[in-house]
Amino acid sequence: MEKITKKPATIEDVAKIAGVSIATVSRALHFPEKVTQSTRKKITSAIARTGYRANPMAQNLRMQRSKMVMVLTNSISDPNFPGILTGLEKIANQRGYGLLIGATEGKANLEENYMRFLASGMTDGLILLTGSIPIQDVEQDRGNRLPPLVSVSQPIEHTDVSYVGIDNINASKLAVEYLLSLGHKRIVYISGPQGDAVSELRHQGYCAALANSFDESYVWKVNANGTSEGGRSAIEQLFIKDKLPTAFFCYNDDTAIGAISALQSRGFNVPKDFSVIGFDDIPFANNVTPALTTIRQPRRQMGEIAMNHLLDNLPDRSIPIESALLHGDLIVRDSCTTPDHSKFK
Amino acid sequence: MEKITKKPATIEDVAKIAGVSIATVSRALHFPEKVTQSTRKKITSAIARTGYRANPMAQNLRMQRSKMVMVLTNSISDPNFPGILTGLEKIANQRGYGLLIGATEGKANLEENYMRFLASGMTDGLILLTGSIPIQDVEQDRGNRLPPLVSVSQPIEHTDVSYVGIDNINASKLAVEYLLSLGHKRIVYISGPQGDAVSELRHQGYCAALANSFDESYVWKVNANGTSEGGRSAIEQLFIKDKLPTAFFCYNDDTAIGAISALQSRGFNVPKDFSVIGFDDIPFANNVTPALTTIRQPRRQMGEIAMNHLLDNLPDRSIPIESALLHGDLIVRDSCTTPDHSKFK
DNA sequence: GTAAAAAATGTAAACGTTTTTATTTTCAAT
DNA sequence: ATTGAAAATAAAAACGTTTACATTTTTTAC
Repeated sequence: MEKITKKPATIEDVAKIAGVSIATVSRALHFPEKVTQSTRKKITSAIARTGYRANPMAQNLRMQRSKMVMVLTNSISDPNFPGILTGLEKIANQRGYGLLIGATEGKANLEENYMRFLASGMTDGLILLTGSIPIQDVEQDRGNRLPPLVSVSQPIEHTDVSYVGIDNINASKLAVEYLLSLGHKRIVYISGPQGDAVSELRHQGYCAALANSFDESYVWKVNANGTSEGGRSAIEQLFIKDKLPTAFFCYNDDTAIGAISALQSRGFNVPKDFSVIGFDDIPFANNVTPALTTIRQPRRQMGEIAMNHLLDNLPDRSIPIESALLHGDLIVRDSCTTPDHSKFK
Repeated sequence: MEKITKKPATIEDVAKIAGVSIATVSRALHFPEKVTQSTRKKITSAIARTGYRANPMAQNLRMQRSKMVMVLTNSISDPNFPGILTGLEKIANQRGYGLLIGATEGKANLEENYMRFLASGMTDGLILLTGSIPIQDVEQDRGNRLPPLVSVSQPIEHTDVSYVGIDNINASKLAVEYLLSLGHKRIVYISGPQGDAVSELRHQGYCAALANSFDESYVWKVNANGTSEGGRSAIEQLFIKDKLPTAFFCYNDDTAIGAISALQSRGFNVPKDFSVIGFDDIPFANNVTPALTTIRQPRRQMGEIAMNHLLDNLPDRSIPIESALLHGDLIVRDSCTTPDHSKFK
């Protein structure tokens, strides 16, 4: 009631009320042990009286940092994004950092826009979900470079950057071995987009699992693009062939769901007629009919590890290259079962 | 190659090279017309030579702003969140603002954490997706209040805040009228969480549509909680009754998908035996079997409108109260059809 | 009680801008 | 040429901190 729309109190106001210098106030805040108990008391009460809060912009300018981390993704709507972001956010918040999110949508002009942000020192660090380092503006090379960064989920070409993700090869092997253990021999891999590094790894895992199997002749990859539509049309392509598989290992859950939908509209039953296994364990995998058997990515955990790694090393402004390869768990639901060999010979 | 890890150039470096004062450099940048062509040329070339970028922290301190907007949500994993965030992000980026995201997870301590951020002036504005204004720290009331804010998606109790969302009543009416037009008479509303304002509005729309209908005796609401699990158990509750409905209008798509799943596991066919309509048109609605008929929320657009409204009015530090009620479109897919009156009498 | 050492506090310089105010330059009109 | 106004530039203050350095106060040891 006293004064309306009073300006926020500054450290100087506090100092004046407490009868000390601003340096002492600052010290009392940052190194309480360096200040006499009695003055400390005066200061805390002055702070309480004024409702003082340090102005972060002034702190940032003085300390040459921003307490801000940028998270760059291709698309906010990627089904894996919310989970990872949740983990990132939790740690950042805990440690007093803000999260600046950016979506490139694969567009170069947007990417460049974010580059400007980054180069301008508006962010202390960078979490990359795009799988590639943003274009380095050529005439920018003088001095202001990218902040320390950690890549998550999407492995990155550059070898000199820390990476947190899942062990795609072994996780895929796990999936395919599960199908083999159910008795499947003819297993098709429905891929992700051409050239996608993750899809390539998952294909490697698929091949590795099959290499241990009896008959190699059924290693068979059909190309899709990582969407449910892609999964659907992959099935259509396949049904031109005469010798059908009994199971499908899909690049991701979206693809798997599309594949299941296509099989169903052809009158087949999943898993009775065909087994389908996905990858990711997106939130909807459990709500689809049949509930999707898949490999779970620990998205939250990935986010947490990545953010901790980044923040741990921010003070040095250089991230020790250190990759965390988490393992994916097989989540058994209802979309896979033993093949019915009698049906298709 | 000249100097390794040179410090970023400051405005002073530029001024020195151009042979002018820093004030002139600043002016050349912000009001080019106030500066002679010849000096302007010297300055631009000096900027090019040094690779100068204005230091945003210094600007922020001087201009008493942060160019940062906080987005507060209950959960990042809410299926509506990514769409809205995409719209928010697009506009913010266009207009040179950063997005600071925060998730309260309904926890008071987290909320308070974000409050500190907000009160400290670290953000110029606030986008609220939580449906309630964060707790006002009592002893904080002196001066540093919440920044200008706009509420999105979740209507807010306080009447004095701008709101951008869908017209839930009319959109629900649209959904129920569609069911009526197919010939359904017995339509159940499966609600969201108790006390949820949006669920209440959707219920009102449901009642309004039915009020125009012949027979009011079938207005029937069964409580759930907005999750697919809730939808499932709502169906279980219902089947205790003897007089079954022919159609379900669900609080949201999650609920609808749960309901469909429960009906299917009881051996029923959707839509042959029961029609189910959802709300939201979440990304998965189209990938479910049967593809879900639902009401589409223009999430992206909501985000864009909200952010534009906020940013338009940031300079004045006060948002004119102005609500945008968008309308939801009926998306007809495969989960509704004419009722088979012969089956259940 | 005093000198030296240690602890506590104060002073002032940065951090990199924008902007108000003061000064210089330009230019038209006499 | 000289004046006065207008235009362009410069000087300096301010934004709110942290921290190196200088100073004062307290403590310790004799």
